[in-house]
Amino acid sequence: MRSDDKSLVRNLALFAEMTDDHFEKMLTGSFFQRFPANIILIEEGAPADFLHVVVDGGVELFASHNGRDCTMAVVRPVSTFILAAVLKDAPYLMSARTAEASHILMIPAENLRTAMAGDAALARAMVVELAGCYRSVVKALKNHKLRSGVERLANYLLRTHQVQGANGKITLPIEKKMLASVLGMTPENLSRAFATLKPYGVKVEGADIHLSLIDDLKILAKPNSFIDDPRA
Amino acid sequence: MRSDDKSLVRNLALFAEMTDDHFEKMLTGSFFQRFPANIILIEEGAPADFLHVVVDGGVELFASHNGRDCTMAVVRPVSTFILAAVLKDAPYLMSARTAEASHILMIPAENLRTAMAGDAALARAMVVELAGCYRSVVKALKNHKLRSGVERLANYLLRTHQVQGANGKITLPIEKKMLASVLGMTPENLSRAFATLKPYGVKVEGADIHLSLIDDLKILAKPNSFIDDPRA
DNA sequence: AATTTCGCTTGACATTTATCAAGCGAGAAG
DNA sequence: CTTCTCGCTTGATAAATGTCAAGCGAAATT
Repeated sequence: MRSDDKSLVRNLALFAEMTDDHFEKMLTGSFFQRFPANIILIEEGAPADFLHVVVDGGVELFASHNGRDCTMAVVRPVSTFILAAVLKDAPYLMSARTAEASHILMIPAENLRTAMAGDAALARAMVVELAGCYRSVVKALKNHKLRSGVERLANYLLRTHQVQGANGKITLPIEKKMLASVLGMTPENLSRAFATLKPYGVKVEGADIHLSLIDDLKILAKPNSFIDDPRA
Repeated sequence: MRSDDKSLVRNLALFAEMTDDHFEKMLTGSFFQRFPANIILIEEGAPADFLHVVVDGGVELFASHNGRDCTMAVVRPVSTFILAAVLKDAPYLMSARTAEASHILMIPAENLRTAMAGDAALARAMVVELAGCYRSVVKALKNHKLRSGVERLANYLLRTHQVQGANGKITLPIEKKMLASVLGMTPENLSRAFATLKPYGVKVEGADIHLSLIDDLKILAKPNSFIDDPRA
């Protein structure tokens, strides 16, 4: 693991305040590995052996049941995933696969639990991290229970627009197929949802999307900071 | 606050391992109060001032947006709610109202944060508690994204059947109106979903429900421990 | 006791979403 | 270069879900 990769991890809010000693011990027995796209990293139901950290690339968390499956979240660098399963020593509730070629750091679950027991700053950081994870899933659940598919798409576009500089155009960071799954609809319906948004200034050209009537789109989308703002 | 009520709270996994001293200090400035049914305890978006503990009764957590609202969870004694907002010192993401007459303990957020900073056992217990909260919301989200309304009802009935002794009959612990909201459907659709389950041995008599063909119901419901088992 | 309220149910209808089938076109593989 | 695969789109149709309206009956109110 290169030292600048290591410092990326070290600077995560989760690990920033722990002692160097605990940090180094925690990394003992960890793996830092490169995976190609579409590799299954974690299978739902398996025991939680490692905390994973996406250092580079992107990872899709998804869940399957009865022949269906759906994307639960897309994890971008630099952040951890499946922390809760590791801490409870419980089976993973979601599967994970690389959405693109990715660098993943895998920290043995036991190391993390040991570090937490000995390092109070780490324990406090975990509380904050988990509280944040909890709140983001609550927002996702609200998004689903309180909005239609078209509304979810409209808000996704507005959020992405903010992230990408709010200059009237965005580039979808994931394939439309996966976006459909994130938004909880079929790819066919996503196409139709884009068509529905045409009168609101949404012009689709492959992965590039132009938003010419932001105000109109907002009237339809009704963005709500307690659903859409990741910091709230 | 009566001493047996206090010991109920003291024995919560969240507080069981902290020192008596920290526990007592944390309770200073707390309120223990009885509320009638249908009282709003918390409004979505308000700053998180208190950690709430349901000692007796029942509390509905719900979210509202654009004229709709939906039940996010029903909290039963003895447990806490909105821990994450308190710890992050962030606005509540959900509102809360008493579903019935309830005894609620309210602990000032600041007290909790102070206690956590000074008591490592409490911090560790919080990590576990929050991880559990996170996992239960993930399960709820999977339930919604991967199942139809009828399937959600069937699994709710099976889960409740287990909880209530698995003897072929159950009594709904909440009104059908609220159950519909929990399951993410309208009351009209809940009625129809019950009708759909008739051939699977589901007989409705007010709040009393008889389940005569559990195996058939399971074939339809396809229960999955990573969605339905609260301990998994 | 009479009245009102409200939860619940049912029917008719509209809307949303999924499914099946077909076809286009860019990029990968041979 | 050709073929194939696969993501994406569109149309037709079916299924699921929501909305509106009406009515029943139990519980609460007067």
